[in-house]
Amino acid sequence: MQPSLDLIFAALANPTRRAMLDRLTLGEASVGDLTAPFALSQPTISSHLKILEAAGLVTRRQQANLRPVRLHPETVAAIDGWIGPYRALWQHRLEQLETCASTLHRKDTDHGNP
Amino acid sequence: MQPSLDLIFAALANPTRRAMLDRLTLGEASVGDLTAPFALSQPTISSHLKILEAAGLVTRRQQANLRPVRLHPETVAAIDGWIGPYRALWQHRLEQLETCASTLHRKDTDHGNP
DNA sequence: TCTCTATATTGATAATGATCAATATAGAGA
DNA sequence: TCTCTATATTGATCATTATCAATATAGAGA
Repeated sequence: MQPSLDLIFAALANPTRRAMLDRLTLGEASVGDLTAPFALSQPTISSHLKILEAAGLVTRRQQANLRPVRLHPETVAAIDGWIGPYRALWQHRLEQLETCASTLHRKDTDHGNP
Repeated sequence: MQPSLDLIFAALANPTRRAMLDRLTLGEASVGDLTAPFALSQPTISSHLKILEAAGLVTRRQQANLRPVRLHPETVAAIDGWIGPYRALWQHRLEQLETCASTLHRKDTDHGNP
């Protein structure tokens, strides 16, 4: 079952967490790997990971001492679903802009043809 | 200029605000219209509107006593942009699933042909 | 100008979030 | 079993959020 949009959007509202997800697009990473790039303590990163995991955005496994983290991109697909009805609206406006632009262009290039 | 993803995602993390946006897909609405469906006070809705406006998700105009609110769907397009790199990842997995399913199907239907 | 209606602002409260230092746990290997 | 390394948990602090009741503001019309 998919976590709620509440949890997903709240998780994504934090720039540290989005940067962590960016890093994970390169592949699995340990908690240490994820801590290194930030001026934040390890417990802080662990707490961000807990939030990302609760949102279903990452999964964790156990490998010796490590708890490698990997992206769970299917959850991002839930956002794509939510966006659906809005996409139609903004694309409609883009079409209007294009129509307007091409109309202007025609006015510019048609030099008084009947 | 586009508001930050921080503000956009934080605004979307609240179910009341998402419901308000849903309502606005039907068209412009006054603050009163937006208050009616919820068991929340008018000041609370005004405060949610301020957050949606700061995130660039809605715009407001003045019309007599009213402050009609309308959707600004172009901002949602910013999320679509953020999603980009993740979309490739989940679609890749969907393809793998399809390949797997069709392989299983072939095994099911090929009854010992050489 | 006075009043009505719609909306915004203020001030308070209770809940949540980000962060840290300190400490606990758990697996691997000596 | 002892120790090392990696990660988690705890407890505290400070900032932010959601919410309300009460009050302020601003436009329209009598």
